Amino acid sequence: MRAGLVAAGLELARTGGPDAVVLREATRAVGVVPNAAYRHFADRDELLAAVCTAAMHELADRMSAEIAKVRGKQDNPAAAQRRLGAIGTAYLRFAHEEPGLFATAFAVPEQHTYASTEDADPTPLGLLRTALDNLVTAGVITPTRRKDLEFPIWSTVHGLATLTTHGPLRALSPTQLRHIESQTWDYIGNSLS
Amino acid sequence: MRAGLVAAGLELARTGGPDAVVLREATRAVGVVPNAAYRHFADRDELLAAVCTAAMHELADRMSAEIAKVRGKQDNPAAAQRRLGAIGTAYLRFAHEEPGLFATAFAVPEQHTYASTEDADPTPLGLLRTALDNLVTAGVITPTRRKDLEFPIWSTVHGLATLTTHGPLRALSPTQLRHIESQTWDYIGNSLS
DNA sequence: TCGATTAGTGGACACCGTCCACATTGCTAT
DNA sequence: ATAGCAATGTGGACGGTGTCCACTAATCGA
Repeated sequence: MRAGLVAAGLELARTGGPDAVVLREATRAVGVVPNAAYRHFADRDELLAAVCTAAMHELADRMSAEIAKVRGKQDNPAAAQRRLGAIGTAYLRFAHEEPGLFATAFAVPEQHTYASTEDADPTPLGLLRTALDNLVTAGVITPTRRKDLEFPIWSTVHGLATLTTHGPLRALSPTQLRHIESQTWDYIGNSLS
Repeated sequence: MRAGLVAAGLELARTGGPDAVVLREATRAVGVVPNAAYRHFADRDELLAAVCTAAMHELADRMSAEIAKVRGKQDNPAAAQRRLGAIGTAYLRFAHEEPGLFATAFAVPEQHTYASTEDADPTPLGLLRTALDNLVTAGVITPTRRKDLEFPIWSTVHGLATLTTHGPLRALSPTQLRHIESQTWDYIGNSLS
C-alpha cells in the first residue's frame, strides 16, 4: 500500500513534476480514501519525500545502466574516460526524457531527507566518485587533481541539465542544445588534463 | 496596483520560494479582494511569471553591483579576471542569502516567459558574456576558447548554487561549503588557461 | 477467546484558484 | 453638461486540496 502510493505519486511526478504529486490523487489511483494515506505518511511532504527518493533512484539506475554498457577493463584509460562520459550523458538524457522525474528527484522538501530504502544501492554522487577514482587508478589524472573534483563536475552537469530543461535555456533548438552539450564535455575534459 | 501585487508576491517568494507566492495572499497584502488581481493577470501563473522576472532582476542587480566594485581598466587582465570572479560570487551569494528569491527567479511557469520589463537592463547571461568578452580583449583567453564558454561556466556556477541551496548538498557546513566553492573557482579558472 | 494494535472510512474545516454577475469610477464624444 | 463606455474593484459561489477528528473493521498474540 505504501509502495502503491509512492508508485502512484511517481507517475504523477513523471508527467507534472513535484507539484503534481497530490495526495488525494495518489490515494484515488490506489483506490482508497484520502485519509488512508495518513496511516503511512505523516503528511503530504513525507509522501513527496518518498517519491523524490524513488525518482533519484531511477536516475541512479539509468546511470548504472549506461556505465555498464562501457566495455573495457578498470585500468584502461580510454574506458575510464568513457565511463565518466556515460555518467554525464545518462544524467542529461534522464533530465530531458523525464523532466518531471528529474525535477522531482531534487525537490525533496525542506526538513526532509531522502528516505534511505536500501543504503546499499548507489547514489549518483557515489557513481561519479567511483568513476573519478577509476580515472586515477587508470592513470588519467593525478590524485591531487582528483581531490574533490566530483563537486565541480557534478555542478557543471547538473547546472546544464536544469538550465536546459526547466531553466532559461529550455527553449533551445535540438541543434543548439547538442552544440552546447558537446561544448560542455570539452570543457569538462579540459579540466582533466 | 499591478506593481503592488508583484512586490507582495516578491516578498512571499523571498521567504517561501515560488510555491509561496499565492494569489490571495498577495491581494491581501495590497488590501484588495482576490478577484481584483484578475484585472491585471490572466491567472496565478502570470502573476508568478512577473514575480520571477522581478527576482531575476534582483539577481542581475546584485551581480552588476559586485562587478562595479572591481576597479581596473577594461584591458587590465587581472581586473578582467576579478570581474568574472565577482559575477560568480555574486551569483552564489544571492543564492545563499536569498534562497527563496533564487529559486523563484528560475521557476517561471511552463508556457510563460520572463515578462520583459525594460529590455535595456542586463540579464545575468548578458553580464557573464560581457565579462568573457572582456577577458578576450584583455588578452587572457583566445577568441577560440571564449566561443560559447558562457554556457559551461554558467552551468557550473548555477549547478553549484542549486545543489548547495536546495539540492542534496544543502546541509553542508560553512567550512565544507567554502572549500567546495574555492575548489570550483580553481576548476573554472583552470578552463581559462 | 479476547483485547489491543493496525488499516481504512466518513465527515468536516480552512484555504486556494477561478468563474460569474454586479457596482463604481473616470474619461470622452456628443 | 451629460450620456455612454471602458476599466477597475466587489460579492458570492464552486470544485479541489491538505489535514484533523471520531469511528469501524480486521488481524494477531496472550
